[in-house]
Amino acid sequence: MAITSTEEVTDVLREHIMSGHIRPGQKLQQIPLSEALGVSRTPLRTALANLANEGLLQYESNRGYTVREFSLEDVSAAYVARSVLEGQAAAITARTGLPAQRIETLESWLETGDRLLAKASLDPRDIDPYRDMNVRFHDALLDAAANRWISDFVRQTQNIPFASNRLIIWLDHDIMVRSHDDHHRVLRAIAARDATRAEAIMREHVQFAGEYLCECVKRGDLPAGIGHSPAGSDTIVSAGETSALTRVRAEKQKPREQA
Amino acid sequence: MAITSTEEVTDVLREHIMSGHIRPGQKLQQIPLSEALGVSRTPLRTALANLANEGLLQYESNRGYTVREFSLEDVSAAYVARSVLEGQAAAITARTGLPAQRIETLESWLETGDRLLAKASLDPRDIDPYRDMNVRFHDALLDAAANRWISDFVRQTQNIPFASNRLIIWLDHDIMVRSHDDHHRVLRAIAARDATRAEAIMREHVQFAGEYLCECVKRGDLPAGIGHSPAGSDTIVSAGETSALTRVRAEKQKPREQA
DNA sequence: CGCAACAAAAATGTATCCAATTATTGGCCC
DNA sequence: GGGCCAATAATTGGATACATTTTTGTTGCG
Repeated sequence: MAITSTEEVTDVLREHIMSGHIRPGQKLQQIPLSEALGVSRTPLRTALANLANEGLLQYESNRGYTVREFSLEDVSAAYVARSVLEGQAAAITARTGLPAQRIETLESWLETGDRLLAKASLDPRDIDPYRDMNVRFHDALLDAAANRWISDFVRQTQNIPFASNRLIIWLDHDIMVRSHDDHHRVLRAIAARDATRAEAIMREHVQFAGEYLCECVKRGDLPAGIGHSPAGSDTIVSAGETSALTRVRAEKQKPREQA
Repeated sequence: MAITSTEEVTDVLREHIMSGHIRPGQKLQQIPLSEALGVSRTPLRTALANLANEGLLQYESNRGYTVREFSLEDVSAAYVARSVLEGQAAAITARTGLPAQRIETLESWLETGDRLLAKASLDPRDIDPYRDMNVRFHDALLDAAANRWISDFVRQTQNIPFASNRLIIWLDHDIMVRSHDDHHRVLRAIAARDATRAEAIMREHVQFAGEYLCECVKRGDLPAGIGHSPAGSDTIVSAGETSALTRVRAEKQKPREQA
């Protein structure tokens, strides 16, 4: 319960930006925003500075903060960077080796994915469990590499509205099956201590995901496009739930009389 | 002249941390610091938040900011991450291709390095020019790759006191010559549009630099060690000049009566 | 003599107020 | 009629005052 207002505001705003509730290019004015959130300008300003440092907002001296706009090239470039980073993480993990027990756990996660994809076509209800499995798997490999920089950088590449690791394009069954097969192969390469192979597969896995995403956006196959999507269309893409712009601090509850 | 106090304070503090004037592990108390810098706590807090996001400071709720301590493993891990990133940048540049004129410019920079290393032994006075050349060369390749994420991440790996791109270990002549030869080979590979080779050389170039740095620190060959070095010992390592903890805003000059 | 609890002091977090910079609008001149 | 300059309004940045939390030191009791 030792959460500060600043952190709360930061998280809430990040959610709103990532979910597309607050649109790219939009100017964030301090007074209206602080009133809408129910906090003073001080924690809000700190939160805005934090988000600007995270790359979600753009800041200009004396001109305030605007929600950053990401071009398709930006998204593509993010996946390129992420592919080499996750590739290196896989290579490190393969070289270091993973305890047999840990490999079994990861395999069991992948088997969850196998079951979700075993059907002849894609069931929209399966997208959330699959996404969770995907996030867990990728995060586990990053953790295993034990390189704080790589983990941080990968997280930063996911600070793009509608291009995070929580995004699954649940359109083409064959592509999903192939992508999931990559997971199996990476894990097998790691188990075999084959760093070169693990790196190559992981690189291709991530880079293809990026190219596929950009292609889908270009073709208009995604319901609303990157960063412009209102919430609620998660039958094809899923990026988690969204919430209204609610007050962070409802009231000054309990003035706390100590005994 | 439209610089804000926040930016000024941020830059000043970053310099002090990077130069080792403010030591790793040290607690940064807001009131004393703001008084020492001659500003109020508001811009200082923003600056501290910025530096924490950059990774130079560590923040804990209600417990303030401390200068982050980097272990040798952290430094090593940073170089590993940086090696794949710069490797990928070199590969992209090689694939994209570089105008002949640009290649000539880069070559002329490298020739500057050639001349500095042509002597039989290392002259301490040559370290600064060489460092500048090195920074320019690496930055140019990053720019050429035109991937904002990669550039940003590389810059972040250099946010480590005494492990930035401005650090040159001016100890062993043979190692310097070999390292500089890597530069030539990378550029040649890029000119030949050989992405695989450019990537491999650049990776090795950066990774070795990291390993060499860590070895030197372990062996105690560096005058003061990572992050513990007081300023002034730049005969062997050079990280730029340092300055005293001076007031950012000397006084409230000219109350400015407008006509 | 040691541990625990309470109190005091200091530091962080928040809010409000003031100053400085920027953008917008209206008027004036070309 | 259009463009430029000036003035005003709005927004951001900085300072100070206040409340809350944490930490440390001291005292009392076991």
